[in-house]
Amino acid sequence: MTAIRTARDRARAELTQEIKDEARRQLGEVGAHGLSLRAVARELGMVSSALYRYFPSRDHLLTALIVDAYNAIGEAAEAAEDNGRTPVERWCAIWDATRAWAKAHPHEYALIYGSPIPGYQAPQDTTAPAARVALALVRVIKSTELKVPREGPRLSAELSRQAKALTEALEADLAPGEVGRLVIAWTQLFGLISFELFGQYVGSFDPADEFFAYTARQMAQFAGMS
Amino acid sequence: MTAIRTARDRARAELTQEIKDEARRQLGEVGAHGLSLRAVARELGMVSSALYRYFPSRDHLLTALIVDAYNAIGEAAEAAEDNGRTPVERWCAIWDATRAWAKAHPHEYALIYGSPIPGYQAPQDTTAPAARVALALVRVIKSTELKVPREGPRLSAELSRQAKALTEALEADLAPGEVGRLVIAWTQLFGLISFELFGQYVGSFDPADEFFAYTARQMAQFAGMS
DNA sequence: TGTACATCAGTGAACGCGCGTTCACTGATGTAC
DNA sequence: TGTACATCAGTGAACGCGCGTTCACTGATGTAC
Repeated sequence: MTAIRTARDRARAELTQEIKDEARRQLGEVGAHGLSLRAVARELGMVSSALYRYFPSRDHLLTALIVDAYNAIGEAAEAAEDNGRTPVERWCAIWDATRAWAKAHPHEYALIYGSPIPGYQAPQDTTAPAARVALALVRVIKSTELKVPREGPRLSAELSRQAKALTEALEADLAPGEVGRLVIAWTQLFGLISFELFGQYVGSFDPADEFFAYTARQMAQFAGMS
Repeated sequence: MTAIRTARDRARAELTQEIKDEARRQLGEVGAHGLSLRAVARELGMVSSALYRYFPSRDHLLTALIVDAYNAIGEAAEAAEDNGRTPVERWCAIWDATRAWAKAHPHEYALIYGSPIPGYQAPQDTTAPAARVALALVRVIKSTELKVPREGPRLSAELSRQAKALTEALEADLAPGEVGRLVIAWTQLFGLISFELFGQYVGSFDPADEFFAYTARQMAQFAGMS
């Protein structure tokens, strides 16, 4: 964040925000592929070429929206990670908050966890914000003593290597098996949200509120908590 | 399937297939939203209006592709369900076959398991083909005695009700908890494939081959097998 | 088997629309002296 | 503090493109008698 000094800077920051807000709004109606610079400009009462003072191309605007979305869902998860007395409660609070954000912003969710946009290549800036929900789960895991499962598949040498590298990257100090189960739980969280939002539970666990709460607890146990 | 009798019928069936094949091919380049009737027609050497003899609109063509994709991934899973001596082996064979199909047809996979296409409403015809992979998993589950987990979250009354309804719909004769864990495993399968195809494992378990095999076994155990 | 008629496939032009991006420009805001 | 110059925001026209869908039509294929 650079300091905002002049009126011009202030106006620029404000309009940049307004462009993103309007683009986000339209995302909900037409999806990522249908997002149009001209429509955004039109809605803001500008001429479409003016947007190029703020974003050098449509893809840059999309990238900004993606980074914002990762940060927003990450912040939602982080805001919940102290809600609860026990680790399992905090774990479930993160799950709930993540799902609540996704349900409140389904198109932004689809932008980051849905199918990739053809022809669009996400730049590196997205990887750090993308890890925030996972890191919140890691912090809860670290705050408790994990149970060793009685049985379970062995990790191959290569998988152990990947797990150790990931532990170091997360600064988590977890055993390979613990990392493996954590990534399964993390995958489950978003797999479940995606299935719910994208309509795969129609005809089975729909509405999915109770199934979600049940799964959050199952996965807490699976990850070694409680 | 209606019997094909005349040369006209035959030509019609063939061209319908060619249109779908070409549309599928283009799907891989431009994604579902970018799929264009004009481009398909152009590639087939026809005039775009001629396609309307075969599909009354772009959405109808998309629906045909969606149904085909569900059936194709379902067939892949079904073809694998006898591969293996033990139930766990057969379970893992289904997982592998499902993932293999997805990796071989990433854009068709995204069409059915990715973000919904804005403005497109899937008709009911898709629900039966969409259940085929799940049903293959159910058949393996039914072929074995399931272990009762030592502990685990209780199912609420509403969740039990949903689970019982689902058991009946699947003609599966499973206890509510068994259904709950099965749906978690089913969600995990597609959550994992989506994460892998959509690039969420970049920086962690990428490549995901070994992690996938590990997860398949973990989920077999989680579902009550072995 | 032959003919008259109905069905269907495919054409080509048109309607009405939207898109991303570039470019030369005007006029306002900021900065250095 | 005042002025000259540089920077920047926003305009409006244009380029070159693509899209889904409709419609009146020609000519080939199929069917009923």
